[in-house]
Amino acid sequence: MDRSFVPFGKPRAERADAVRNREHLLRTAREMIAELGIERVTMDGLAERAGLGKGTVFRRFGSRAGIFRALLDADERRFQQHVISGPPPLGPGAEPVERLLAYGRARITFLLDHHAIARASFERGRPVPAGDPSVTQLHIRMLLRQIGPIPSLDGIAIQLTAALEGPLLLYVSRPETDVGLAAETGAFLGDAWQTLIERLVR
Amino acid sequence: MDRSFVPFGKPRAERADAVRNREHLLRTAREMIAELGIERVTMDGLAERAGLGKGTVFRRFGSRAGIFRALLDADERRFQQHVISGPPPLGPGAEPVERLLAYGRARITFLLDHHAIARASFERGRPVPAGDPSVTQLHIRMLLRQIGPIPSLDGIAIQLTAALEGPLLLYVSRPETDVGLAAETGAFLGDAWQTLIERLVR
DNA sequence: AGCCTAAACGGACTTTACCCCGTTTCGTAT
DNA sequence: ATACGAAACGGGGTAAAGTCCGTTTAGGCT
Repeated sequence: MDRSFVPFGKPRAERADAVRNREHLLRTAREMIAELGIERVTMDGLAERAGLGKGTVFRRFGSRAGIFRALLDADERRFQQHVISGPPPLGPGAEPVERLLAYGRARITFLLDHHAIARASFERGRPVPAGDPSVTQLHIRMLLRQIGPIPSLDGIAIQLTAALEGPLLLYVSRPETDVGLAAETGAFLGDAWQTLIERLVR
Repeated sequence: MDRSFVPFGKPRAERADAVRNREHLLRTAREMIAELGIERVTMDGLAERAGLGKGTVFRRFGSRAGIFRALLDADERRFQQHVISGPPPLGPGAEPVERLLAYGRARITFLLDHHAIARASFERGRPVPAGDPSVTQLHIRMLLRQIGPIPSLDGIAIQLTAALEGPLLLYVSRPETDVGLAAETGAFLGDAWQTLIERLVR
């Protein structure tokens, strides 16, 4: 197999031991979060429990936040699958407004379910988890545009992203894993989102 | 003077040396920020340069973020004065919608001017700078209510707060102090805010 | 003036994220 | 199979936040 067929193929595939260790570390991290709570997951502790060196942990994930980002990533990808190719109204097929409403509620639920880990994936200095234009921002932007012309589309998309994700990432503190409270908060913010969007597009 | 006249007077006034040290530390912190950039202001460095013990620094401010919060506080108070008793449309006297628009633009400008320090006043674990319901949130809530009845008032207030402050606190990364770029970003987000509010209340 | 106590102080200590670099291993080309 | 270079590994080292507790001091009381 000639590698040169791949136009800009990554310089090299990831080594087998690297893959194995990454997965082992993620599995171990999940265990530790479940047992100790996210605050008490330390890099040393993780390395020791995984039977690996500290250097390896950092090489794999770059930073503490990097681990939680990686952990979120799997669920995040699944979430996006529902948005991209799941059933309406979250997936394609419904009216854009309906999709926007559904997206908001689904996203709020997602963030509530991943509250601790999403917050832990913050990184001092970086804008916020992933890259600049988050998937949420892009999706909101696309739906807004489908709904109709609007001034300041890009700015609005940024602000709606913040309106949707910001509360759970920074304003609403939810120390405990209280299922009832979570449902309540989700409904509370979901209703507000619906009002916001309905008024925005009417 | 009998202290018992004061109903719930604080148990005791702050000691003179404490006041002196607090102010000295804030002054020193400002110098260090100007000289080194906020990232390179460390607690050890600050204590040493101020000629005080590290314990004193922590006693005064609680945490690294606490220093930046204290630093912001002075400017924040001045900002609030303009909102509470300054000339319209930011201050009272204008229509609520006008005030909301003016508040957004003013707040964006304020946050751009204090971008680095506002971000540094984050604290892992705490909701966000000050207490739970920020002044911004309360003000937005009040104006919305004056504009007219709206469902999910409290939730909307939270989300609009995030829409306003979130981008500058976490989504928009602005590494450099480029005046031109700042003005541009401010206008960009200000216009979006205006669109958002106008559509929300029409 | 002298006493007394709460508050403030200082700096050594602990914890934790993150860096560095010599050593080991993987995977490929011969 | 062997050799070799790149990648991965390990764990000691560093820096910085935050804690602890013995010592000092401000300032009210007698």
